[in-house]
Amino acid sequence: MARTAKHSKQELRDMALAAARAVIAEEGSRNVTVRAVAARMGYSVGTLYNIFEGLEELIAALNAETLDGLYDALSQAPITGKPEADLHALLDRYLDFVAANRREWTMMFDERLPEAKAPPAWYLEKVARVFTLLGRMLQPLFAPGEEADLTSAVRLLWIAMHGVWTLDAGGKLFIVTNDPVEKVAHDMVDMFLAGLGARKGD
Amino acid sequence: MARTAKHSKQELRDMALAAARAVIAEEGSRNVTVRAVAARMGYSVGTLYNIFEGLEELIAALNAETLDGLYDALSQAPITGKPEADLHALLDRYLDFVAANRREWTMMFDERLPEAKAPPAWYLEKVARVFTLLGRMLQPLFAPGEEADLTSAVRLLWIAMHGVWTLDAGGKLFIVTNDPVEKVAHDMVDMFLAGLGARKGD
DNA sequence: AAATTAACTTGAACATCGTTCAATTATGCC
DNA sequence: GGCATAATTGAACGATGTTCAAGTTAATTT
Repeated sequence: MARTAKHSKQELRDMALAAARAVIAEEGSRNVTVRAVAARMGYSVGTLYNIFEGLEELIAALNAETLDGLYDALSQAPITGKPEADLHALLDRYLDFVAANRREWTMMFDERLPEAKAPPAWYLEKVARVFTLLGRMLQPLFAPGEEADLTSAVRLLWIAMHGVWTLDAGGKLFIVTNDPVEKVAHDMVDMFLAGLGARKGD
Repeated sequence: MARTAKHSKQELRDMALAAARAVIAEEGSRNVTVRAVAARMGYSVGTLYNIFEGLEELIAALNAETLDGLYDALSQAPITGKPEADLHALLDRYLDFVAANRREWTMMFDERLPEAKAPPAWYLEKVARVFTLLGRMLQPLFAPGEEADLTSAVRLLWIAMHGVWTLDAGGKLFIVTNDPVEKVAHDMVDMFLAGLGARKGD
């Protein structure tokens, strides 16, 4: 009952996101414009608006893909049961990912959502997945029945690491310290583990 | 030998920044445009370019003022010599300032400096001032000769708090936790102090 | 096979943005 | 009064996100 498109909607979506990533790689994230993406995928601007509500949604879809990639990278980290070693291994994968996808990663955090607009449920779920990974690593430090303390610790650690990541990705870590981001991240984890150990001793 | 301006360059600068703040308050930071600021200060766009190199420099000047305001707020925190109480008091002032200047504060961290361009020296100095405040509060926890550990601890704590602040200001803290930002910040400090205590016990 | 229908695609047009700069205005000086 | 000079203007330019009437193409219907 209709014309068969040269590409399905899913194909167009993938082409658009791939085109956007190409623009990011070759021209920087500032040049991710509707026209640039459209031109690179061989379509017109109008077609992009047929797939996405607008540029913001395209970038949101890009960020979702990036978040998935992060999770995939993290989920390959081994869990030996030794929190310190496991966390350090996880961190290294995180930092490798950020280093390899710096511009994409930075974009994830400057999506300026229209002031007090809740992110969609699927986004929260993607974030929760990452928390679950952290939780599994910290598990050995907590006795059964201390689940509340565990989740609280996971959140605090994640927030602290968020400080490291945002400063690094924004190119502003060197304002604070001259240490490489790997050392800062490891120091942060160590400080945290020391704090956790001290609290359990109370 | 020249025309006397209706307003001195310094006055124009102040008027522009005040106009920008008015725009932020009434129309949001997205609407801080050259035309909006110029109209609000009763001048044309050309005049703005006579004062600032461009919009980016205007926003940078705005951010500098915000950073000064932050320092002023923080420097009023009392130093009693008890790190825990002092840090909590400092945090409360920090959080009050961020709450009262949410949009301005957020703007400080999304100035997308053209990829690996160093900020000016005066900016680094303003940041260093804040570190000095933190350092004075943590001082009692360190023996003479441990200055390196002190500055390292200050940096780590500041980075961790940066995670709290950015998530909160970006309206994304609730993705991580339902706790109010004050509780998160205090928990973070407590975790840090516990970690410091444990390390000194080594 | 022709006509119809509907999805797909286009790109000109619009409002707005940052930025530039020739022209205008208004003052101090001789 | 006339001149030089600084301050100020606002039209103009290129680029942006977005809209939408018009055109195109294939499946369906007659």
